[in-house]
Amino acid sequence: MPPRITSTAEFARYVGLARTTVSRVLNRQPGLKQSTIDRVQHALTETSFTPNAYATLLKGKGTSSVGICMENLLTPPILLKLATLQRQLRSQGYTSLIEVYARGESRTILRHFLSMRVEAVVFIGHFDTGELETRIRELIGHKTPHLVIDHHGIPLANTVTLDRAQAMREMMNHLLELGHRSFGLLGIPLDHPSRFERIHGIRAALTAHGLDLPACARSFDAQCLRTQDFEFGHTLARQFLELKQPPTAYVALNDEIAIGAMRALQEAGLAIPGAASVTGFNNQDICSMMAPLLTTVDQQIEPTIKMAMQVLMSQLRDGMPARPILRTIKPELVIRQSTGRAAR
Amino acid sequence: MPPRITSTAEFARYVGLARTTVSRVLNRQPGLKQSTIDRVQHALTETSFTPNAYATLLKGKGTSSVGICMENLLTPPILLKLATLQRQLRSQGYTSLIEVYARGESRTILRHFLSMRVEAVVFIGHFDTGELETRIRELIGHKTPHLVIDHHGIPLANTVTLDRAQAMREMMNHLLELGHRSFGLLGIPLDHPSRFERIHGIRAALTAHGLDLPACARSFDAQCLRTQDFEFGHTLARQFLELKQPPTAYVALNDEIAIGAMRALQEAGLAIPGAASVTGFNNQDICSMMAPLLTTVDQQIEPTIKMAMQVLMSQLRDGMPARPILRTIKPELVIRQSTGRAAR
DNA sequence: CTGAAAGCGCTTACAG
DNA sequence: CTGAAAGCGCTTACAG
Repeated sequence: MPPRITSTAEFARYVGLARTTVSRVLNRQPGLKQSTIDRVQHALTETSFTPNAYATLLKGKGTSSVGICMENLLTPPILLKLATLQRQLRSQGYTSLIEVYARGESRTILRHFLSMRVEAVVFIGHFDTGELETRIRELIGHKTPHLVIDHHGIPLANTVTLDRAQAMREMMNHLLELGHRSFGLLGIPLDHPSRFERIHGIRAALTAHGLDLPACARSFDAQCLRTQDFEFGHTLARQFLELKQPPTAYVALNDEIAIGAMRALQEAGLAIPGAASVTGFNNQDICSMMAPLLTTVDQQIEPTIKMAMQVLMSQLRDGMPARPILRTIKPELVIRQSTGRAAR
Repeated sequence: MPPRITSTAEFARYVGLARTTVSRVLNRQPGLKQSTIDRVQHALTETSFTPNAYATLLKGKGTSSVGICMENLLTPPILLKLATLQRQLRSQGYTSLIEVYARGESRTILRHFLSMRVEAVVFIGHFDTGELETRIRELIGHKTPHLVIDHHGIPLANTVTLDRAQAMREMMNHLLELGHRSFGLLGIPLDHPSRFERIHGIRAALTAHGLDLPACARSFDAQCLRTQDFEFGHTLARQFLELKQPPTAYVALNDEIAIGAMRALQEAGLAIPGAASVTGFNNQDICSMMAPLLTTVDQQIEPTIKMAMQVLMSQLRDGMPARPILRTIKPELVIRQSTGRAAR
């Protein structure tokens, strides 16, 4: 077993070279004899010595690292974004620091990122708007580039997000064309700021058809606790079924809620889409395993992350933009079997 | 806007105190006037200055950080483990560095962790055994504590893992008691080392009933590519349906594969569990949204992570153990509706 | 409480 | 290629 070496000084002694020389080999500087390089490389694999990153980066110009703050609901699509982004950052020579957000902890997380002197901070998912906005202000004050993926509605934040209003508009148009006029919204409150975009799109479609949102759409969300999405969808749908005239179409915040609702409706003996239509959101793999196959909206994850990388890299290269960057991704409606002609 | 401060020297000048004094406040050392502390705290929030972690940790004794290497298949249970572990580590004052594994990259990842002078390394999930074993050897050589969660079968690795052999034994006993004698294994090859434990448990149950593994269980996995689990389960089940005498019970590697298989069977007009039984693994939320509800095995994530923390903390406190630590978590069979009496 | 000093492990001119 | 030196931003005795 070779000795355990913890500094370039020790390592240089071990190889029998000067500290300076070793450092030059490590940093691939030109003008070195091949034999010297080989000697160092050999000793490197022999001892598996790694230079202390804290010293290197303290001395160096930049840390080549990016902080990524994830929303705490770690769903498959959120994670796909994370994994894709981390891979692409790595390919550009950037390391990523990942932290999972918990309400009220964004300050701690941001301080950690800043103390690690990250060169940019990315937020992926949905957060408390007030908290996030404060963090963004701090980042701007620090002249540290940032990017928000998904969370929408912070004017001063650089944002890449799916056009959820457009998605809802298209979905509603689809349902309206099928003759639906009464809608149950699942997980989409009529007046909560975090769902403003969705409601905006829904309202736009209704208005274009000469319909009024409060008159034909209803939401029960305020009254029950969202812990687990499948269960949540199930509970909400049951509440709708207690109405004298339940809606003919159910529009869910995401696929999980839609699936829970489908189960509740089916348990109540309702055929889908014969007696009721149901729509999801995200186009997760599970959608094509349900009976009936779930109509949903595809999030376009690849284009989203591609755009995110562009926005990040441009900031890393040219510094912070003069005005906030806002990039919108076009959603894609995926019509399957869970939506059909309205029964009445 | 207060100035952007990047070092304690600047900051001390800004507050009008000595660098030493500031450092002492930052490190909560005793014997300081309350008024001094307040002055520093105030300036701290005003400027949102954070000391450079690279300098702090370079000087300090330890980095209080742990490297976590995740398997690349980011499923909900895997992520629940990650989020839980990160939260618990944070509560103990440890920061976590997270990297997502890709085949052949474990060396790069480990070197990154070591250069960051992490105090321990955790692997969560399943990896290439040879690669992982090499990494564990390196860690032992570096006297850096480690822990492997889930991946089983590396004798020298400290491991916390679900007893998958026991889980399969119980599942098979359940099916055998229901009269099943022919089994379709989905995603569990008969001879692949990574599935050794599962097969071991299956064989044990069969042997105890005087049955022979190759005679009554079959697997098609070698012949098709696993890209997406639902689809994979669907494809595998269809292959079984082409047999003259398809099995009466299907045992899947995980819930997704089981769900894909259920769909294929139902599409072929087979009632579950009337005509065929299906079992999953992991007890994900989706299991109780399927029709029929899926019989599966619960992974016991809470106890797993609790045990993992114990093993980690004991190493961090007392140094590396004399011999590898192996802790096994008892699985829990969750019998629902997808398993029933054998048709023939 | 202040100030000057040493040292953590690296990189980078600089003179030999 | 070597060696001595300065400096990155911190902490920590040490003397005032």
